[in-house]
Amino acid sequence: MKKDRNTEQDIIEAARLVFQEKGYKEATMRDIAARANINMAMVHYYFRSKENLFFMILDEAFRLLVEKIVTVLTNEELDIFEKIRTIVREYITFFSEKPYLPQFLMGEVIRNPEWIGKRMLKNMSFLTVFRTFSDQLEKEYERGTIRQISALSLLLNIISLCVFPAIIKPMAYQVNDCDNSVFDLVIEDRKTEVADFIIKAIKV
Amino acid sequence: MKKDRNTEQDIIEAARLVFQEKGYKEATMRDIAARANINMAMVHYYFRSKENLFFMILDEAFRLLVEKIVTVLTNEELDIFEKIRTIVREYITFFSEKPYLPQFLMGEVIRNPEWIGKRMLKNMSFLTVFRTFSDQLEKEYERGTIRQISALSLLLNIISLCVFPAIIKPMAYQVNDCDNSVFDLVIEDRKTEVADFIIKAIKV
DNA sequence: GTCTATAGCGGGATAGAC
DNA sequence: GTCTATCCCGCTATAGAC
Repeated sequence: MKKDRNTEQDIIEAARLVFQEKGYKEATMRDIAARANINMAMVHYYFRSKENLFFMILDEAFRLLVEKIVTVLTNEELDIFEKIRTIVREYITFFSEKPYLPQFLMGEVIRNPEWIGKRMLKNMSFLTVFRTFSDQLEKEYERGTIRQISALSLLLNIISLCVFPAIIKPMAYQVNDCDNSVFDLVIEDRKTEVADFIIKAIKV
Repeated sequence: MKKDRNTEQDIIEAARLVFQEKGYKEATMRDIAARANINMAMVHYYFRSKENLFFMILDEAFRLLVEKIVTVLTNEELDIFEKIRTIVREYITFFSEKPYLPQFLMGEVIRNPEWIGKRMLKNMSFLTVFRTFSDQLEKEYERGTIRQISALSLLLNIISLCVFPAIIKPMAYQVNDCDNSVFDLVIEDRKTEVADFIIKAIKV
């Protein structure tokens, strides 16, 4: 019975909650310590600074998000349309299950766009993944199944349609302050509807 | 030669710059005062608190943003397709001209979604505007020109496709850290391309 | 209206006992 | 490893002279 709990893990979980809820600047070490049922000095003992702890949480969240789309985009067994359907379904489901995540990542990264370059795109080879997608799109165009569209623009469209509604969900709740179920139902439908929307837009 | 400059206006302009660049929490009254070539006490003399000054800037930005779409959506001379083209063109152009604005608004409002309800949707009658759009969509469907789609979902799509790319623009710059012109060109094309994309997706 | 000076607080970080 | 106590800084806000 040496340990019925792991302090380090407790801190990480508390930090995740606090940072995701309040963002870097609004979160405090006192707050994190309290939520881990521990004192502030311990947090500094395990992680030297607030920044260290924060980037641990941020990197984790970012990796979780990017891995999903990279896995799908590099899967050679899927054609363009299956890729679109899979990405849309998985992301919208993902954001419904982890509603804090898109707000958290966006909120932080909006004010520090350099983080994307400086910390998070290291060994992620995004350009290779993009090239694969771009080539596949080109082939599909030559086969005459889709109309011409820039790969970057299409990717922007896909991501926009999945991510943006998830980000503004808490604000949408404020508009009809009673009937949130309407918005939730729309989001549920979008898991397949958005893919149909995109595919209809790019097919010849 | 009583006054060759208006202190109050100087403060507002400085506040706009500082708040839009750093966000509420990271911005400081010292910073704002310095940028207005004035001392901190004066800022408190004209606007009682940091919060007051901030909401002046935030409300202004929000109004600027919402007025645009409301004007178009309630214009009875435009059919659905013209409305979509107009909104897309105007917003993407608008964000190109004021690149700070979408990041600023999103960044603040992500962490305080209640502001939308508590402060910014007052006397904006968003529900009426939405109803108008929804009715028009219904009529178009009955005429057989478009396929069936929820008005909320379509509006989400339009806004997502305009706003999200503008928000992530600074991050996109980080990905190819040299060649920003590629992204800018894509955005330029999107002023018409996004509307085509949407219209193709909803037409029967 | 405009300034300087400072009150008062809340934050991150650390020293040092146990 | 864990705690309490404290340092020190930067922030908002205000008091009070001019």
